[in-house]
Amino acid sequence: MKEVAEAAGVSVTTVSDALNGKGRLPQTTRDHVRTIANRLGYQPSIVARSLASGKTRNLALTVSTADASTFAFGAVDYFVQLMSSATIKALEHGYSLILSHSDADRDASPLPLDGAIVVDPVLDDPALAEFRRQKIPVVTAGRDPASENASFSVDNDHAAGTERMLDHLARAGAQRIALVSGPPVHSYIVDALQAYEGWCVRRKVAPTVSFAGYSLTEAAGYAAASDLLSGPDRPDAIYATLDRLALGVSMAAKTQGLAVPDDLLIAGLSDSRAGRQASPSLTALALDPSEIGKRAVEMLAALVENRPVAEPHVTVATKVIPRASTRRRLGSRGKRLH
Amino acid sequence: MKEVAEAAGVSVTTVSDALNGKGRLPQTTRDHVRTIANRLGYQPSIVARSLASGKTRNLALTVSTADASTFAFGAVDYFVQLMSSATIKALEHGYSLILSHSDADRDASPLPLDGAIVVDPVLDDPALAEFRRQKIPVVTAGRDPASENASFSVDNDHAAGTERMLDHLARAGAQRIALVSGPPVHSYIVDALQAYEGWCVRRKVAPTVSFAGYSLTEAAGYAAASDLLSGPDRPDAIYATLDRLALGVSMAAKTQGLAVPDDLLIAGLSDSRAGRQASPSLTALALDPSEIGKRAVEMLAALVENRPVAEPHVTVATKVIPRASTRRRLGSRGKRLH
DNA sequence: AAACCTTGAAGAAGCGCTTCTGCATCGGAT
DNA sequence: ATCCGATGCAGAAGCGCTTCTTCAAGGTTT
Repeated sequence: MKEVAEAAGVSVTTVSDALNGKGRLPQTTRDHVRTIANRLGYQPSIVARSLASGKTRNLALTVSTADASTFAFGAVDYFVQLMSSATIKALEHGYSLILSHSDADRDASPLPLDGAIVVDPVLDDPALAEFRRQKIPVVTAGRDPASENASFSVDNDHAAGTERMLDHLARAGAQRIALVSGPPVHSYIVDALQAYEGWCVRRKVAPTVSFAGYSLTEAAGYAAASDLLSGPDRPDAIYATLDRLALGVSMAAKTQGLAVPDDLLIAGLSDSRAGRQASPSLTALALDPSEIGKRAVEMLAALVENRPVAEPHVTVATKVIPRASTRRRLGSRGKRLH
Repeated sequence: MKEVAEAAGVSVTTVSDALNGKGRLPQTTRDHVRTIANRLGYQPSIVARSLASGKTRNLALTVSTADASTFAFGAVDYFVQLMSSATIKALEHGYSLILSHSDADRDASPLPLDGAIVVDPVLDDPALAEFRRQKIPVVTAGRDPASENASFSVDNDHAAGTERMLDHLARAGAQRIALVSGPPVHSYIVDALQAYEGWCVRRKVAPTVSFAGYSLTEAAGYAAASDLLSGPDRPDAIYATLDRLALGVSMAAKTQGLAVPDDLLIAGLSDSRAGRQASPSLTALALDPSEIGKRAVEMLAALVENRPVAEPHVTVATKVIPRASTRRRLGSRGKRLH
C-alpha cells in the first residue's frame, strides 16, 4: 500500500480512501490511485483490513442437530436450498458465507465472524451459546426452543401450516391421522406437535404420536411408522415432520402391504426432490427454504451494520403441495366422512 | 490480552509466549497464565495473530475443471475421499482446509491462505496462475499439464497403471481395446493416452480413442461409447478414463444389446461406489485418493513451514481391481488369444 | 475585507497480537 | 571471588491496514 501511495504521489490515507470509496476525494484522484494500484497488481491484505476495521465480512451458517454423527448435511434438500440462497444473498451484500456444523468448530480454530445464522437451533444449542458469549450477532432460522424471542429469527408458520396439512388430510378422507415426529428439540417440531394436538382437541379425536429417534433418516421413519401400523387402531393417515421420515413411512406401508393412498395417506413436512420422485409421490408442506435463507441474511446484514431491523421475527408462509400420496379417496371410507 | 497480562501480573509478551508454548518460561508460569486466561474466557484474535505472524493456518483445496458449470464436486468419489483425508491431515498439522472451486474465488474476497492444493490442474489453470502470482506455496494433485515439474506434486503412476489395466483386459480375452477418454486437459488423461498409445504400438494393434466432451458425466461416456460400438470394427473392450464415463459406457452397451463382460469388457479409471454397485460391477484402476490427499497436505505443510521437502514429486501406486465387468471369457473368443 | 465554509489531502494513532532484543538474576565453573 | 552461560521475563517495534483529526487552500457570504 505504501508503494502504491508513493507511485501515485499521495499518502496511504488517500490510497485507502480512494480504493474504498471513502473520504472526500475528487473522482480524478480516485481513478488515478486505482490505475496505479492495479498496474502494480496491488492486493490489499484482508487480514490487516480486518484488524483495522474490526470487520471480517464473513458470516457463518451453522446447522444444529441433536445428533451430529448421523447427520448428512447434503442429504436434506431443505438445507441445500437454504444454503444456496443464503450464499447468494450474502455475496450481494458483500459478505462471504461460511458453512459450518456446530460441532465442527470445536477442533479447528474458528474463522473470525461478523455474524452467524443458526439453522434450527436445538434446545441449549452450543453454537448459539458460543455466539452469544462472543457477542456475535445471530439470526436463527427457526426459533431458539429455549427462549422464544431471545434472538432475531426467520421462521415458517409451522403452526398454521400443520393445521392446513391436517385439514388437507381430513378432506382427503382421513379419520385417524397419526403424527410421526422427530424429537421435540427444534422449534418447528414443537410447533407441529402443539398444532397437531390442538387440532385433535378441536376435532375431538385422540392424538397419536410416534417419535422417531435422533437420527432423522428413512430408517427412523420406517421404525416409527411400523409401530403405528402394526398396532391396534391403525391410523389411516400419517403426517411426518420431515421428508425423510415420510419416505420411511412410505416404505413401512409398502412392507405391511398397505396401499398408498388407498389404505394410508402420507404427507411430510418439507418438500424435497426425493419426495417428489418417490412412488407414490409424497404430499408435502413446502417451507420455501430459499426465502428463509434470503431473509435471514438480510436481517443479519442489517444487524451487523447497525442498521435498524424492521422485523425481528419474520414469518415465511408454508404451502401444502398435494401429491399422489394423499389423493382423495373415492371408496367407502372416504364417503363415510360426510 | 492486556487484561490477562495484568490479571496474571506479567507482561503481554509472557502471555503470548505462555499461550503459544514459546519463549523460555518455566511450566509454572505457563500454567498460571493459562489458568487466568481461561478464567477470563480469553479468546485470542485470530486476525491480529495472523497479521502479526504473517501466517493464517489456512490451506485451500481447489478443484480445477475445464468446465465448471457442469461439474458436481460431490458427484465424484475421488474428490470426496481426497478431501476427507486432506482435511484430517491438515487438522493434524494445525491447519484448516478450505474448499474452493477455482471459479468460486473470483467473486468473493478470497480468504487469506498459507498454501494451496490444486487438484488436477488444467492446462493454463487460472487458480494455479493466481497462486503463483501471489507467491502462495502450491502442491498439485496430479501434475501441471503445462510445465511438467514446475510445482510440487503428488500423483498416481498413471502410465504404469494404464498399462497394467490394458494387460488385465488382454488377459481377460480382449483383442481390440478402445479408449474412452476425457479431453486431454489433465495430466492423468495425457498420461493415460500416451500409455495407451505406447501399449498399442508395442502390441502392434491400432489404437482407437473416442473423446468425451468436457462434461465428464455418464451421458458423455454413453455418447462416446455409442459411437465406438455402432461403428465398424467394434471393440471388444473399453477402458474409460473416469468412473462416470465407464458407467456411461456400460449403459451404452446395454442399449445396444451387448452383454458385459461376454461381448464387451469394461474398465474405468478411478474406483467408486457407483462402479462397485453397478450391474455388472465395474473393474477399476484404484487411485487411492486418500493417500494423495494426505501426502499433498504433508508436503504443503513442509513447504509452508520452510521445512525441507524430501520428494518434490511423490508417486502413489495404482491398483487394478478386477470385477464382474472384465471377468475372463471362457468362450471361443477368449481362447483365440492363445 | 473579514469571517466562514467547503474541498482535498496528509499525519498519526491505533487494531491485538508476535517476536526480536535487552536486561536482570542466579547457579555453577574456574 | 570472578566470570560466564542459562534462565525468566519485559520493552518495543512492527504486521498492513482504517479512521480520526488536522490543516491548508480556495471559494462564499455579508
